[in-house]
Amino acid sequence: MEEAVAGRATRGRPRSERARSAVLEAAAELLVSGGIDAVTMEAIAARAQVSKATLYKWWPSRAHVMLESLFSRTRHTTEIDESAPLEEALVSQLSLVTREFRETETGPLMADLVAAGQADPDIRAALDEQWLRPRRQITTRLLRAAVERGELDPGIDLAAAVDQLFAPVYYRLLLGHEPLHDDLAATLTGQLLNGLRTGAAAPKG
Amino acid sequence: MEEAVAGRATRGRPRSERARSAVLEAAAELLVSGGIDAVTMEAIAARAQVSKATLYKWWPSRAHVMLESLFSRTRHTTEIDESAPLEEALVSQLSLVTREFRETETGPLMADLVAAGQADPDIRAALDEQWLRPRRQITTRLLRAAVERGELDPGIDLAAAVDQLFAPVYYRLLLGHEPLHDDLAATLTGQLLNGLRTGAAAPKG
Amino acid sequence: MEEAVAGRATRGRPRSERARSAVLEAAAELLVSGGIDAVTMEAIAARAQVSKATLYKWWPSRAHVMLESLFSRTRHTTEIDESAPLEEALVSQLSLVTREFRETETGPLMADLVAAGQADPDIRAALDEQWLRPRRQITTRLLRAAVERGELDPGIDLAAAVDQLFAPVYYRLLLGHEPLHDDLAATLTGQLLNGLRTGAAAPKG
Amino acid sequence: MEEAVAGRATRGRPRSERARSAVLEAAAELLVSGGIDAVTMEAIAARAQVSKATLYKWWPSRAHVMLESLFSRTRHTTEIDESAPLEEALVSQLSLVTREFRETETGPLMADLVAAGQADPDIRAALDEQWLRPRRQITTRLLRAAVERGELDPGIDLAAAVDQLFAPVYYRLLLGHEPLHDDLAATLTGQLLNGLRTGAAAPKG
DNA sequence: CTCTAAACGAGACGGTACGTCTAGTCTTTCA
DNA sequence: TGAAAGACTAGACGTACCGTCTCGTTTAGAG
Repeated sequence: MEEAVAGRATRGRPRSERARSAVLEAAAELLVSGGIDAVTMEAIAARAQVSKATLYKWWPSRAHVMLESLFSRTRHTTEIDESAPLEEALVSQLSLVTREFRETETGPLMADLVAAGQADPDIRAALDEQWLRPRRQITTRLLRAAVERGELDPGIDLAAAVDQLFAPVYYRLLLGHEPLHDDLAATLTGQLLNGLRTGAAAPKG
Repeated sequence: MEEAVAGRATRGRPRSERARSAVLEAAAELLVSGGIDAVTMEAIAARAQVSKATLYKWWPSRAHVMLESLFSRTRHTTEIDESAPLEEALVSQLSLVTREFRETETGPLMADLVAAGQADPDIRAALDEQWLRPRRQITTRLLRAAVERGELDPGIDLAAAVDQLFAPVYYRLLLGHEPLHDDLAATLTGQLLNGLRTGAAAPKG
Repeated sequence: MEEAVAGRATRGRPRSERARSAVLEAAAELLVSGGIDAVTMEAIAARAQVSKATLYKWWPSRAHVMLESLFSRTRHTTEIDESAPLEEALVSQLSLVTREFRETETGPLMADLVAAGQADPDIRAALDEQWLRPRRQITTRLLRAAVERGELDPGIDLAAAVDQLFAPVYYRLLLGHEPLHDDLAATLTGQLLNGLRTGAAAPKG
Repeated sequence: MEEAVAGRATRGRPRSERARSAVLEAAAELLVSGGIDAVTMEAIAARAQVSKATLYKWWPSRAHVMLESLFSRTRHTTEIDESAPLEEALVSQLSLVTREFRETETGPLMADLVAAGQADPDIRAALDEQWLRPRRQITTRLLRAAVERGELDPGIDLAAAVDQLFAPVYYRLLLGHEPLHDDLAATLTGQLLNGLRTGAAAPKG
């Protein structure tokens, strides 16, 4: 028996890779050029030379297309050095996200997806599972290790701590009342680790 | 001429108060009963017995109706005792918002408005100016006074600190990965004031 | 009280006559230029500069548009001189229809409407009531008067007789196996009145 | 090469008889159960367990499938006794068709095929050649023989006469303004042969 | 006590995207 | 190499809501 490969053995015509990637590209281009409202199923289909039927067959909604478009473009913001000192690791992780949001179209895309998630639980779930949770898990792991090393207070609420690091970034992304400037990652990390009280901070050293 | 009151002196029929309040009520009812997607201009007009023309005359968009509906219902979450001790004041302020979001329709409404703000800068601005900024200003004032009293480190970034208190609440409201439980306000405040490091926390006294 | 007129008293914006006539014209033009398959609701809307919503509001289907288009164009084929001698009146009536079908777009339009009627009972009913029945009634009246004058056998089946005059015209229109030539009206009338048998015919004078 | 059998000698897999008959059956069943609109290529393929490609390979359109379905079921309406007396033979021929239309699904099927013929010349041609013409030819032959025997006036228009016998049946089938009742065949034949005029009819003996 | 003008309800309008459907074609694997 | 499976492009379907536009009808203050 020669055919050793995983064996797919599906019968009919296989899914067109051309269609898939053309759709994701079209969605990204439309987003960049015309904003979220320009990303209609109609427009995606027209630009990608794909029929609406095919679109709806593989993606249940506009937002799902954008989700996949997002994930297919940005993977690297999870790649940090977890063996670095705690504060350094946290700052590095936060910096990656902050810069990605500020300097690429990932920022507006993410904002729009969070918005879409309010009306569509599927979007919200996908966003959480495929984007937020992996990042939160890394941070939780970092903090828990520090607790075990005796660096952090064992009584802390890890979930709340993680949110105090990440939430401000998304909050500013969505509301825009303050910019996502370069020092933000370090400031958030420093203030949370050391607290705001006078003297409490023996910052870095 | 008796009419000495300030200006106006418009001739025609005055704006109908009935229409105004009927619209705001209709919007709120629709939101509660059918979610954000049920709040269409068409539906508001039908339910409020108001013509679409009137609707568009006074509110430029669906989201503006919801904004006014929001503001006309919740004012009291800014009313805290600023003379209380710092931690107590902060916890009290955060608790008010958290409870309001968790227990009334203000939560979903706010989430939808933040979402709407992604596509409409007017919404975003109104949300910031009429809701977020007043609350941030109170918190900033509290923190600045504590700095001046010598309780807090003068080097802290006030804007970032405020976000580390409030952002997690909105973040959880929008993403739903963790609940808005009762202890959240105290946890966020305690962890930020005292920091996470071992020993640093001699929380309160 | 001056206002004595019937009073329309409709409240909202009145129906646009422009839209109505543009639709009927567009439908006719599309039919002529591209055949029945070109007459889609989509194309009518586009050509008439009318929204699809308006189209569907006033006409439940494509075929109803064509029906009204037909009726708004041809009324005169019922105008014959009923006081003429029987054979002359019948030939004249049949000739009008035959020529109308052969020389104008009413022929193909009628054929398509009969076809549409197979799938849509509304079409079939409208076609019968508004087109066929009025014409059949005239013919029935002519024949009945002739019976009463003693010209025709009182035992004849009027409905069948009418069909033996008209049906061949529609039959040829739909099947096309024989042309709708000029003599057809006279031939059908003569053969039916006089019969096919030898000698029976003392055909005319 | 052993395969010596007569002819064929085509290479590859032979056409599947299973597919052919399953398609024709499926088409008939769909027509009966859901009317003409239920007979889509899609539905036929699904019901017959046949791929659409195969369907299109052997039948160029939906209507061709229905045509073949029609012809594969009804052949016997041409089998009459041409040696019978003229009126008897004509009535017998008309009766066969009338009953077939009234009592089986051939009626609606024929109506739909005539309808389909308006949009598809192939259908119209097939319908004429394979169904209508054979029947018209028999009638024409009967009438011509009667002319030669001196029973009928030699001046008659045979084509028109045939239409005056058959057209009313199809006309009623398509328009439905009058039923295809049992006496129709006799009435149509009698009225045409004897004419409508008083006294002319000394019908039969 | 009129006149006038703005705001009102009703509702039709052109436009656009929606999500579904069927038509035909194309590309695989199976027999 | 034909057939079954099924993915593909194309485009019409009928619906919903958008924001605008007439209408005829109130409802006040100005004259």
